[in-house]
Amino acid sequence: MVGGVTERWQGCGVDVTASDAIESLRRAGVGRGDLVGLAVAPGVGLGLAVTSNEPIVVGERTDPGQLVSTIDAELGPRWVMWSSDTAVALVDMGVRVTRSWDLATVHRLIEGGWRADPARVWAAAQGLPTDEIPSERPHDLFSQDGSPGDPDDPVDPDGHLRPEWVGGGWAASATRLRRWAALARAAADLQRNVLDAMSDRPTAVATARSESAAELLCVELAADGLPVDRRVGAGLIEGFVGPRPENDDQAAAELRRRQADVLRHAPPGSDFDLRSPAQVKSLLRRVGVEVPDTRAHRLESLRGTHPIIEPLLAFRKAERINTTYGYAWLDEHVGDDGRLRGSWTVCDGAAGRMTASSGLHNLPTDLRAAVVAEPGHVFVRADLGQIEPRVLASVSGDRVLARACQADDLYAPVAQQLGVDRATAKVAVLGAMYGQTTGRGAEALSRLESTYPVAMGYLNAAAHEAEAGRDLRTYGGRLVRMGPTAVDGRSEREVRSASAARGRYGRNAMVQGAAAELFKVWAVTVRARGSALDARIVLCLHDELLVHVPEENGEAAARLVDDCLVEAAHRWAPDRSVRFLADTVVVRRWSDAKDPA
DNA sequence: GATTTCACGTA
DNA sequence: CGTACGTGAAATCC
Repeated sequence: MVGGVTERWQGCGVDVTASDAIESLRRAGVGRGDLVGLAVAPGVGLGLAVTSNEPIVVGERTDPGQLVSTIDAELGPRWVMWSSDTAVALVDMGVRVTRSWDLATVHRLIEGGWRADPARVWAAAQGLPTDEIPSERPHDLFSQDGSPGDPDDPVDPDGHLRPEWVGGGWAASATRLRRWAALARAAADLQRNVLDAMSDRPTAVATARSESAAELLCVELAADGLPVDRRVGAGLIEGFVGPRPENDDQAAAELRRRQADVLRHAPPGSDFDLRSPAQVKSLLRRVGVEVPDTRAHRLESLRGTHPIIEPLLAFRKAERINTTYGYAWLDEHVGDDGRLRGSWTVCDGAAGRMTASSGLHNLPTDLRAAVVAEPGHVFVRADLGQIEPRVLASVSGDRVLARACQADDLYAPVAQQLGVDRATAKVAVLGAMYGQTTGRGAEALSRLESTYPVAMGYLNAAAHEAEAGRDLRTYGGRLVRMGPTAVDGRSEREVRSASAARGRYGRNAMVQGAAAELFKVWAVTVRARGSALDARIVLCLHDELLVHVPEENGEAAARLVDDCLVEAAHRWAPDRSVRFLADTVVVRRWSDAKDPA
C-alpha cells in the first residue's frame, strides 16, 4: 500500500530546465534502466517521480518533449507509464524514448486478458478485488464528486483509484500530473514484486521489459506506417477487379461483368447474387453440385467436376480484393505520404501475439509487390525459420528435439529419428502443437511421443490443464486465461467438445505465446540497435520483420538483424541448446525473394 | 441498428 | 474434429 503518500507531496512543484531535472534525478540516484514515473499532458506539462512519494519535478512551462528527450539521452531511465497513451503523446511531440515500463502491458502479462485501464491495473497491483472498482457517476447538484475523501488524492478511502481521476482528472493540473506519475511509479514496484515472486518463471521481469518496449515499437509502427507505392498498388488491384470505377453505376456494371463470367455456365436467365453464400449454394445445386458450404477449399476440391467452379473461384478472389483490399482500402489507409497506417497492439488477449489493423497482417501476397522501399532506401526482410518447434524444444527442455534443432532444417533429423519421410515428420510435429487428432500427423503421434517425451509431455500437460479449465502461463510469464466452463444447458457431447477445444487452444497457446515473446525480444533489440544505422522496423508479422533503411546501410542492417537474433535468443532462452535462424535478405520490395541490388 | 454467420486473407 | 487474428457483406435478431 502507499498510505501516507499524499502529505509528503506538498511543495514539490517547480518549473525546471532539462539540466536542473537531470541534476535532480542524478542526485536521486537515477541511472540507466532505473524506474522513473512519467505522466504527460500536452498543454499542461509533465510529472516525474523517482519514488512513489517524492515526485521531484514538474515542468509546467517547460517543453515536456524536450525535457524527456534530454533525460532519456543523458540518463537512460526506464520510464514508467500508465499505458501507451503516454508514448503516443511523446511521439506526437517527436520524442521516442528508449526504455519503458508500461503498466497496462505488464498488467496484461500478469493477469491475462486485455482490459488494462488504470483503475484495473491499480486494483490488481494492490491485490484489491476488481469487481469493486468504482465507476464514475454522473455529477448531480449535491456533490461535485461522487466518491468520499479528498478529491485531490488519486486514491479513495477504499484504496481504489478515483473514477474522476481515471476519467481524465489526472491531467487537470500540474500538481495532479505529478501525483499521477508518482502513483505510476508505485504501481511499477508492486508489479515488479508480483513478477519476482513467480519463481517458476525466472524471465518474467525480462518479459515485462521487452513487452513494454514492444509497446513503444507499436506506437512508432502506427505513426510511421508501411511504405506503399499507391500507383503500383492501384495497378495490381486493376489486374484483379478492373479499372477504378468513377461512380456507383460503373462499379455496379463491373460487378455484373464479373458475375456474368460465372453465370454463363448456369442455365440461361439464372439470376443469383454471387456475393451471397446462400445464393451460391443454390446456384451450385441448380447445376447439379451439392455442397454443405461454399468455402474456397471445398470448391477447390471440386475443380474439374463442373466448368462453373473455376470462374466462381476467380470471382471470389476478385471480390475479396474489391471489398477488402481494393481501391477503397488504398484510399482509406494509405496516406498522401505513401505510408499504410494501422493500429498496433502488443498482445492479442490470448497467447500474446501482436495484432495490426488496416490489413497489415493479412495483406494478400499478390499485393505485396506494392510495398516498395522509398527512394534511396531498401528493406531488410527477415523471417524466423521453423520458430514454433524450436521454441517448443527450448521451453520444454527436450534435449533430443533440441539436438535436431541444430540443423538448418530441423524436420530432416526429426524424420530420421522418427523413421518417416520429411513431409510426415513435419505434419506430425505441427499437428502435435496444434492438437490435431486425425490424419497423417496423428499416425506418427505415438512415435513422436516416444522419441520426444519431454516436449510431448510439456504439450500434453498444457492441454490437460486447459481441458480442465485451468489457466496457463507461458514460458515468459503471460497468463493465458481459459474461458468459463459452464456445463448447464449443454449436452455431454458439447461439454466434451468444448473441453477438447480448450485443450487444443492451451496446447497451441504455450508454443505460440512463447514464440511471440521471443519474436518481440528480437524486434525490440532491432529497434534499439537499428537506430545507429537509421534502420526502422516498419512491419512485424508474427515471425517476420521488415526493416526500412537507407540503401547504403542495407547490408550492415541485414547483419545487424541477424546479430540481434543471436542476442535476443540468448536473452530469452533458458539455455543455448536450441539454434534459432533467420532468413534475411535485402530487397527493394516486400515481394522480392532475394537481393536485387 | 446491433449482432451473428459466412467467408477469406495472413502467420 | 489443427491454432490465432482482422475485415467485410449478408443474414438475422431485436
